[in-house]
Amino acid sequence: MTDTPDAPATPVTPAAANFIRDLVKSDNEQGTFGGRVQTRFPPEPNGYLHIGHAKAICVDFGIAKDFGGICKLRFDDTNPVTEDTEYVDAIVDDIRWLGFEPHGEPVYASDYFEQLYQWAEHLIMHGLAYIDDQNAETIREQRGGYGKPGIESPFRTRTVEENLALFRAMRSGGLPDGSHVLRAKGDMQHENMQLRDPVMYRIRHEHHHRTGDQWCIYPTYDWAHGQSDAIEGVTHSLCSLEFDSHRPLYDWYLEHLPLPGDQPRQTEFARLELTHTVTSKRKLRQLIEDGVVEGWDDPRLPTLKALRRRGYPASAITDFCSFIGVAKTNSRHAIELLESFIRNELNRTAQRRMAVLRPIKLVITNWPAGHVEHMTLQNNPENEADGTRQVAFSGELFIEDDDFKAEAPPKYYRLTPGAEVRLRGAYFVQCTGFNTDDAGNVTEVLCTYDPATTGGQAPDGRKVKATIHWVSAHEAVDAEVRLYERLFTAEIPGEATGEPFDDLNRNSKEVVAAKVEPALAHTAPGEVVQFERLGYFALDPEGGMLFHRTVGLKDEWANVQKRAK
RNA sequence: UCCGGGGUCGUUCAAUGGUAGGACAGCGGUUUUUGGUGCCGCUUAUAGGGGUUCGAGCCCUCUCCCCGGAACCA
Repeated sequence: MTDTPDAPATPVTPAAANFIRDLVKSDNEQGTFGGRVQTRFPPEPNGYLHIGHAKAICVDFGIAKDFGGICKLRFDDTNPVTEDTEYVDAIVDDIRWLGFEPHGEPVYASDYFEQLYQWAEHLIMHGLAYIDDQNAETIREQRGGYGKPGIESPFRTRTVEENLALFRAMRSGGLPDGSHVLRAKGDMQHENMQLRDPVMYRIRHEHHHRTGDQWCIYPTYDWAHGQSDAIEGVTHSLCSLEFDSHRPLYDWYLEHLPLPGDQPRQTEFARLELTHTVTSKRKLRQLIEDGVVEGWDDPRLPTLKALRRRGYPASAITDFCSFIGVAKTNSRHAIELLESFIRNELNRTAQRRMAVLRPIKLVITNWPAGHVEHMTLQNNPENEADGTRQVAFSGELFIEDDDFKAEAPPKYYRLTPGAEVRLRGAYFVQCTGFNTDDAGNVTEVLCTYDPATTGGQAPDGRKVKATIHWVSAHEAVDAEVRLYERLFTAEIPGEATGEPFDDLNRNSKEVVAAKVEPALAHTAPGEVVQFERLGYFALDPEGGMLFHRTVGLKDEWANVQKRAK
């Protein structure tokens, strides 16, 4: 084998070592779970998934896959007031889009409400849980604080019989919201606040999106999570760092229950955060409610729906996630790094097209009147197999407003009176002048073309410093193009004032009426193409000649201008 | 204040007692019918002190700094 033109452009990188993989590996070597690996992805169905979830998904599904295990999708639906089936469907859809297939049907914490209830009675009967009649405020005050002792509830010493009767009364519905809770009997002096008699059940006369009105008591996260893991046979329960102080409680519950199998173990890792954006559900919702963005799929948002609409390839997102790895250090990755993965993927795959975003007329004065030629352009120089296409060319074109200057700044390579440039794939043209309106704005750029340079090649070997894109005025198609900038100007929104919205970029979206080459009318909904010299653009899933800028190309000219200042 | 988790180039991830390396960003060059892509090169880091060791980013110890934790949220 000498030449390998078909070698994969992205080498298959072996799964990077990380502390979780090491842990699972050592568990397997020691036979901890009999060599079994089972994880789960446990979102609460109360909002849409975002880029942060993408990392969790890659970790949860990825670890299972790497070790030949399974990963289920489990909805953590223990709080009926915030949850809705609308989100369930959206979450399933987003996970599939990312390229992961949950093992079996999705499962729900609410599937286990009965078992959870029985286990709660088990704890009560072993004197490990009690009903507290105090209100939330009193319980909070009695919990104490960091370095401050807690106070035991006066109801802590109730008899098993009394607790059981009360708990059953809670379930049967006769007691009002907030009147009683079931608490685990922990240690009110524990230095870890989670162990100071945590609440297991609260009364909520609310309709649940799956169990309806069957229940009026609902388990808390801590009481539901580890138990759900155990019921499903999860071995490695991976979650984010903020739950590390819950781990002793996770273990405590499990140790005091007659589990059907091995006791699962929780391991925490750092969640993904990105610069120039926010991921908190509250903030995202506020952006929508305040009308800053137009919905959960507004391409400026970090939700998976938005990223998809914007044209981010799922594979680029998962590549990014596996590249950044898994660690316990809190960190915030530069959005530029994600964008480099997007560009890298799209550079290989996106078809090249010509589109003029801010059109200005270019007239070729020596072009035969009415003559139209069809030039052959390459669809993707990175991939010969993508072939070529024909693009109509004539004496009246649109070029980018930016590509002409009546007076050229230093290092400006494009059109300016006297200068010669190449029209991509067509001819060399030389600027002979321009027309203006009464206000002095340039209305038309005038050029002559060199008939010998057909296809953009000069037989005499002369060079031009620039090649610019164009569309033929008569054949051009109209399109709406939406250009996006960062939603927040600051790397860490709110770092200066504590309020992220103080750093909002009010000009994060610009809508432009573009002239594009006819081939673009055949773009598939959702397809991403490269507008040559401009960037990558995704046709809206609804079609309609609406393009979203996925990400721009690197722009050395912009850097030159920036440095000149 | 108490408990827990962290601290490696500007950013981020790696180095698992043995040459501190990659990516992004930046800078310079080169190729180019995209000021894109590719290629070559450059700059820059183990928070601080003490200790163990032939040898420490890694182990011990003290100090400093950052993050998380006191919902009937998850």
